[in-house]
Amino acid sequence: MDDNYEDESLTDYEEFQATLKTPENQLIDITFSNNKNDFDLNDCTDYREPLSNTTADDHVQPSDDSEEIELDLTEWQIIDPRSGKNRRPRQNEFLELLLSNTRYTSYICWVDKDQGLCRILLPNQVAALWGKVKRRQTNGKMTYQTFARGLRYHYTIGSMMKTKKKHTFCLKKSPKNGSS
DNA sequence: AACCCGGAAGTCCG
DNA sequence: CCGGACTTCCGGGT
Repeated sequence: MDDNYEDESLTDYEEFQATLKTPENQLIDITFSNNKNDFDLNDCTDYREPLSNTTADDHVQPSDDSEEIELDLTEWQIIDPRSGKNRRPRQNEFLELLLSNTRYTSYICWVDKDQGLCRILLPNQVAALWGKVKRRQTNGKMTYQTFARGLRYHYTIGSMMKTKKKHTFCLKKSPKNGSS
């Protein structure tokens, strides 16, 4: 069955012709002979290597997801109930401020607002932001580890409650509507 | 491995 | 100088 197939294909490849376009829209004539591998790039005088060096990487991808939000320190002040003076937030106050700030909806969200339950969506960004906002300045950079340890301190002083859930914390109800 | 937990000691700042 | 609020380090648990 395959006997005459070979002969047929041979004749098919004879003198096959094609017209190609270069990137400059120049026309090139190409002729295939019997030999399938006869096509020669040297016939295309205008052939060039594709340019690859210039536009390798022009913009740096943010390795961490999400774009940066510009810091506005006026958003991070609270009026001390005791002294009436302005000051930087404590860590639990920072969380409340963060939750109520519509610019940071990608950072944190309520799980159950009535319970004070919230979940941090971008732990590293939140920690870094705390590092900039906090009153007490230190040398090291604020990591989520350190940030979370600070939050745990609030369990013992009673301003927050444990959750055991990943990136999830519970704020004590703010002193709003407790009257009846 | 990435979290969570809390003890212990150190630091900043009002 | 004191003390509150973390910060830093860490060993242990899930």
